[in-house]
Amino acid sequence: MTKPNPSAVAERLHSASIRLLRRVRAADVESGLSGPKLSALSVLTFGGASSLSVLARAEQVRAPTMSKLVAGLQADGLVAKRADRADKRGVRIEVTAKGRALMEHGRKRRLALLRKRFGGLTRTELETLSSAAELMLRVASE
Amino acid sequence: MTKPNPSAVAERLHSASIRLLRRVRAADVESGLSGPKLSALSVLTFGGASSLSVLARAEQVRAPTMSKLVAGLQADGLVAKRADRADKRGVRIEVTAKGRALMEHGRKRRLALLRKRFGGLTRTELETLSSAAELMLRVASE
DNA sequence: ACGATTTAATTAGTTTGACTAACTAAATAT
DNA sequence: ATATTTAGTTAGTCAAACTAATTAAATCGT
Repeated sequence: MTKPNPSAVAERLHSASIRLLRRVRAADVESGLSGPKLSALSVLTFGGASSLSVLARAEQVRAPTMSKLVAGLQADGLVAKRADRADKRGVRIEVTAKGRALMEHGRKRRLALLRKRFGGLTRTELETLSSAAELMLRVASE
Repeated sequence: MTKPNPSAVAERLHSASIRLLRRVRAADVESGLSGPKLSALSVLTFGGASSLSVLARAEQVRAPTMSKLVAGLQADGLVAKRADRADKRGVRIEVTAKGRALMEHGRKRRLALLRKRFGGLTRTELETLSSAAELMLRVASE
């Protein structure tokens, strides 16, 4: 194998990431939720209850944007807002049982789809992808 | 290394892809173009002139969406539309010199940023990422 | 050869999600 | 006590996605 050029690898990986995500997105469409809403719900489900501002930061959007997203999720009965007892300005956003059920159901659907796409890979290939994922996370978080 | 679970790898890679793309997106903001416009311009620059419908399909959006994006690019003088001589319904969308210059300039900027992020990786790590990119493209295109 | 269907692109109108600016209310700092 | 900062919402704008409908040209089937 010739010595890889960092820029070339980066560009190729960039392109590959875009295409892979596009594919997987199709599975999430069935949930009936948009990407941003699903992502916020996911953070709340797996990261636990949170204030609006913390959630906005986690999702890299501004507070008003998250406020609207949460309002939509609340209207669907997927999250609930409670007053923060310690800070009366704050709200505590938590996933409802319905929201949790939707996430779990969606996760199963997505996994089934991913298993189909990734299931045909060899053990070595999976190991390569696994290592790559860790590297990507490291590079992205620097 | 333990035998990787396809679903777990897929999920991890999914998450890593999202974060990596988020990082890189920052570099493109400087171009003054939005993601979708930049992406369309990129396809035209590197893939050559194209009809609107082909371009729409390549970018996985509907024709009206692409029509608007191209109109925006045209207003900025980055692409030009010519009549298709063979099919009078069709248009041929091609990049202008100005569009090409913008892409080249943007590419240099992005590469400089990516070099900083990927430059610190070892040869082995780069090879892992390179192989992963190919696998991801294969999985995504199935 | 002609009417019907399909295809290419645009226009109109809606929805969603992003933003900033401006506001209220509460907490904190001077 | 007043000023400033922080948390969240509301109002208003914008870009980008969609569907439905329109126009024009190409192609298909009698």
